[in-house]
Amino acid sequence: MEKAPRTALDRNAWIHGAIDVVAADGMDGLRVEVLAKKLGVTKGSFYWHFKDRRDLVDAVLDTWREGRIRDIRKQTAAEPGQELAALHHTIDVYAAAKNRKGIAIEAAIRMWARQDAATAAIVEAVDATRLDCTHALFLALGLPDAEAKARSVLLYAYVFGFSMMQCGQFPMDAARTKRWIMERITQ
Amino acid sequence: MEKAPRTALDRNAWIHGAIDVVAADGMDGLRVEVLAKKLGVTKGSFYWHFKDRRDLVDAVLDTWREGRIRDIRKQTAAEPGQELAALHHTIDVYAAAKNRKGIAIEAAIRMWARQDAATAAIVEAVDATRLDCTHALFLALGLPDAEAKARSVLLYAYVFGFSMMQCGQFPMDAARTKRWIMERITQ
DNA sequence: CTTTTTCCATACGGTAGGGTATTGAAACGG
DNA sequence: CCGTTTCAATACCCTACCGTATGGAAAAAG
Repeated sequence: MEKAPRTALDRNAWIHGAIDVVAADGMDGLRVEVLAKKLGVTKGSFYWHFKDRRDLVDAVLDTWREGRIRDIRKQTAAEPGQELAALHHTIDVYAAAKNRKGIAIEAAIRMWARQDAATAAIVEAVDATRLDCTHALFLALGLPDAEAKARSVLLYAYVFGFSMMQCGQFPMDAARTKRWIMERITQ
Repeated sequence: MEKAPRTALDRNAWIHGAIDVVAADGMDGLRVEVLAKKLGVTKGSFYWHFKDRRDLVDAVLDTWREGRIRDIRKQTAAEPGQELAALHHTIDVYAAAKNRKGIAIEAAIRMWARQDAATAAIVEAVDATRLDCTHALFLALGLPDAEAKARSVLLYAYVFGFSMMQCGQFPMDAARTKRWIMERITQ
């Protein structure tokens, strides 16, 4: 698909195409010949822009890390006095069933991180940043450090775990349950 | 490895070997020739016990489902009056960093479920059973149905999400934080 | 001791895909 | 107009696997 209008591809086009593939098929499903076909070219093009497959994988990971860190910073930005609202907003955004693709990428990369040390380091960096961001919000609400930390872990584990079990949406009174949980985490 | 003492393999030996591979390399890493070598035989043996690779995958999934359902039933079994202790025990066991292999398998299967409908159904069944089990415990503690449900979801999402971000153990006052979270979920 | 069944090895054909080498064609710079 | 640079197509080689076909050994059955 894509029917690229034969405008020269650049590294970025390949990376974004690759991210789509990773979201759909996991890191193991990322094949240069397949991706090339998806972009309407042959792998002759690929090996001009990238040294090898690993080069593309690394580029995908870097792009993901920067995007995720930028995103959590944006979502947790709060005017003074708006910290609680920011926390609610963050939970809403990250525990949402809407961002299917983002969740799929997250799962795929985390899976891949189990086999690849470099990727594990990247995931760890993203985790640390996310925990930092919510931790700061809880601190701003006046909580002691240990509790702010614990709530951050709970928040993060919850939204992440919740997003992971969204295969077939188990039956639940979504709105009410979610609200109850959110209160439980933030108050 | 394994240095099998040339006693005839059966279907089960293959399945358990396969589960080890899935834990280490994911479902995509499960290759019949590779697994055969690991078991000290050739694929000639494999195709006697299994129709094809998919047959093995299905067997792995069935084995996993039954094991997980049996396990959650066992962990959440409680004498009357011991329901709270059972909940604590369940959180302890499932949010433990010890069971690395079990967590890896869980992640791999959930990842695979994103691409395979039959697997998605199995994961869904396991999720439903797990939620049921903790839900029953919360009910036994006298909580209203909606809250028992919400707490189950929070508990499950937490332990699952927590286990997923155990790549590089982020720095946290583990014992205290875990205790705080556990109280938050169960009381 | 033979026959049959059970389990596995070997050999083979086929596909997918990684990576390289070479050619070719626009675009661009002079 | 010509050379150079940029990007992509083609043609190869090579490895990893899947699945099949067939043969062979050992054990069980008779």
